[in-house]
Amino acid sequence: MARDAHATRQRLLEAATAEFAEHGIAGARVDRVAAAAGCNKALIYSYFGNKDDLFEAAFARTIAEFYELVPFDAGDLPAYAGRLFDHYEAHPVTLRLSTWYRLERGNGVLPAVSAVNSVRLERLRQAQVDGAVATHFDPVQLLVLLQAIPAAWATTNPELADASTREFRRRTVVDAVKKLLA
Amino acid sequence: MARDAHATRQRLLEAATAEFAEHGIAGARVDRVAAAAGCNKALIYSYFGNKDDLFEAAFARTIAEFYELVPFDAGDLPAYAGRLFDHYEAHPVTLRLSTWYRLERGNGVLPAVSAVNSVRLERLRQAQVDGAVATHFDPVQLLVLLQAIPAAWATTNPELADASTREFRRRTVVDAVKKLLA
DNA sequence: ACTCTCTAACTAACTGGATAGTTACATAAC
DNA sequence: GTTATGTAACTATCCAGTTAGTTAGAGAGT
Repeated sequence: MARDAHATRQRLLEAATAEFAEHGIAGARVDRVAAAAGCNKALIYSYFGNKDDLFEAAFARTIAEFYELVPFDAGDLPAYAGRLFDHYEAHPVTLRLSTWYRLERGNGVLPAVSAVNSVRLERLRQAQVDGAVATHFDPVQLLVLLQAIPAAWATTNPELADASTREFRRRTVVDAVKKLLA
Repeated sequence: MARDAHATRQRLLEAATAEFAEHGIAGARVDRVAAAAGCNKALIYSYFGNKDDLFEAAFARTIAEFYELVPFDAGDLPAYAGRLFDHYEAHPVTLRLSTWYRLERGNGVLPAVSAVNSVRLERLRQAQVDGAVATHFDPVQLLVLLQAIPAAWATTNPELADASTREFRRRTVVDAVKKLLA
């Protein structure tokens, strides 16, 4: 078989992302990760160090990708919420991984996330100063609600989501954010 | 030592609730549950069958308690949301256990939760018919949002919650629901 | 009140399998 | 020929679950 360390590492990272998203850290199996990547598990230890660091790498990559795919827009928060919803429906791995992280890693502050939050808070503040965003809610309040509302359907008992169309679910999110800003 | 099967079972259930809330199913250790309950782990298998059924029992008890402590009120949804928020802050175990459940048990529908949701949806429908609740949002949409918003602070990056007062966080939840119903 | 029997309640030690991580080697490719 | 890349087999430990007991205590009999 052709040898390509970089390609192998990518396949391992992708397999790990799926495995951790599905099973969490404690429930994931490094043998399964290696099997899904089509290589030996000794490579996991060679490239990543240990299971924990493999998880960190998978998580960091998912978060980085997420921020890239769903850029914030303080100028149109309902549209941003809609895109966030779209991303969560298309990529359940993102929300699942961050949920596992919060449960298994404890409530430690994530530097990468904090940095992004700081920037967003400043943008929201500026948008309110510019009159582009209603000032009923503080920027912190808005940011917290903007994160929770697009994830609402993914965190409810499934029969509520299953009984509705994608468009209905999306409209719920977008309209809720519009209402908050009315 | 005095022997009391019922008391032992309760202590095991309480210890299990804490252990599963903290570590989830895969990460929990039956040895730790027994140690916390002050008895031998063979009793776990005697009373509950296996680790999975122990989790089910701990979860069912937490959910039943939760519904009892935070009754739904279609007549005053902002107040209900505030109480839900209060419960989540006072009892992190509730949200943590249900989050572990959703991640580790997959998106199976929970009969106990579905039953409660059905009743609540009917109450919301009736409240809208009576004109007591605004009809901008469908009952399903309202229920989903009413579940997500009170949990918003518990699911965000911690520095946002840590930098705010409890009253500020509570007001965010109550005001957000008021806004949705405006 | 005491003794004895029986059993529900409980325990210490064990088992078999699973698992993260390692090692000693093989081999592709430069 | 050398080395980066990769593997099969191994190891030590962990863990859910079980087993073969022990014992607390209830109840009957005296």
